[in-house]
Amino acid sequence: MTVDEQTRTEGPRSKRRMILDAAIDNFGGVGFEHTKWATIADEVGIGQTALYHYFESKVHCLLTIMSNELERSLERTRAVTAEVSDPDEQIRVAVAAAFDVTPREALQERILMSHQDLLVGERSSKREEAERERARELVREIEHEWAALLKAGMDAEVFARHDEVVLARLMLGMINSVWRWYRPKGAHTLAEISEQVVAACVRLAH
Amino acid sequence: MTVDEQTRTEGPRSKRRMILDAAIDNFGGVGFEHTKWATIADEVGIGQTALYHYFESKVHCLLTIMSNELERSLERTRAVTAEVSDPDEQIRVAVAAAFDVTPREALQERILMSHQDLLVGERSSKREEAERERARELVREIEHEWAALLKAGMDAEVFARHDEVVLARLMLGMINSVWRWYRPKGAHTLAEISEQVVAACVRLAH
DNA sequence: TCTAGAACCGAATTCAGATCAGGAGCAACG
DNA sequence: CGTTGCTCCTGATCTGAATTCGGTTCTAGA
Repeated sequence: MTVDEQTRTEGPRSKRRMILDAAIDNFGGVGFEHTKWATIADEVGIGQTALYHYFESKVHCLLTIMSNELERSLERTRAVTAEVSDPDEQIRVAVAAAFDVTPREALQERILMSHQDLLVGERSSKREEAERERARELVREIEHEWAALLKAGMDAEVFARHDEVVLARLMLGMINSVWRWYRPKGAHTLAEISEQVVAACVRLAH
Repeated sequence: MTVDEQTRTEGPRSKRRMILDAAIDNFGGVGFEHTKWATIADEVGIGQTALYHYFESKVHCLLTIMSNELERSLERTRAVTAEVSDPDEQIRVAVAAAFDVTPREALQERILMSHQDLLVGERSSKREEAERERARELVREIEHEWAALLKAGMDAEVFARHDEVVLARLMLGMINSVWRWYRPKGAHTLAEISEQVVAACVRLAH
């Protein structure tokens, strides 16, 4: 659906993808407010005004990056959990998948983490608001997906009884909090972190 | 030290506290970028320029709110954990204390959550940078405090062996993630949430 | 070839945050 | 008492980055 939509709305000369990539690198690297919109234009090799052909505003671009990543992450979770049926194993593969990302996807996760507050308040412009609602809906679906995994495990009496909605949020909160401090050059590799978070989530579920 | 410093540097006519309170309500309510610096001035009843007598910039005010809350939170954690010695009980009271906050402190926690990315990059101006470093140092101390609690529990063979530093971060990530979705009028009260997070943290430690 | 729409641009505008150049009130001190 | 030195405050002005305006160029398809 997404690929179709992108292919459909993007002409062959489109620099949309280049803009998004440059924006991800900049927003994720030096931060959103610290990134000048003009810099993105320079990096892509177009005038600043041309950016408005693709995005309604700097924030609209950010929201697009965020909902794209949410969508990717949701799809991936669904894909890997569908492959296994044991509740414990489902949690394991879901968490592992959350950390099995490219460097750029890691940046997108960090951006997502740093700007979730944007998803709270209404946006005045049409396209921004549409993108915001898409993102919110995806967040809801992700929470629902995880809650369902937990619920299934509880019903199968593999997991202990808990409020699955709150537990899902806590688990996701823990998983995502990693993007706040993880750095590619840091003391811990993603693989190491992943392993520990997988174990932690399994403990949480029981 | 802080109280002394504030009392020392604040004259009787000072509107510093009023500004901070107005800023917390606005930043926490409608968001930092959505809040006009001029609005704060209006609410306090002074001209926009007068704000610069107290804070070097809007961001400096935000950083001050953040490090204030970090400091309060750290002190509180230290105070309540010092009262008990059983590792399980220490985790329990520490988590409970994290959710035992006034409505305004809850807003400060939300602000803290939404702008931790500010603590990453260097700030150009002196006072901003000083405040940023104070905040970073407090974050480090908080992580260290929790890691120490976990380590003590592991050494006492109450908790299972894990990397206490990573586990502390994950636990704090989970606890703090609540401020992202908790709302006073929401489906869950803070007391209910607290109870569930306490239980979750105990499970994590074992 | 003609044309709709995608892609683009330089100049001008906007607006919130920040600066400038002071002024008023108050306490302390000689 | 006057003056010195703070804290606290202000109106006018500036700045810089996002955005708008009013177009032009390019290209796929009829």
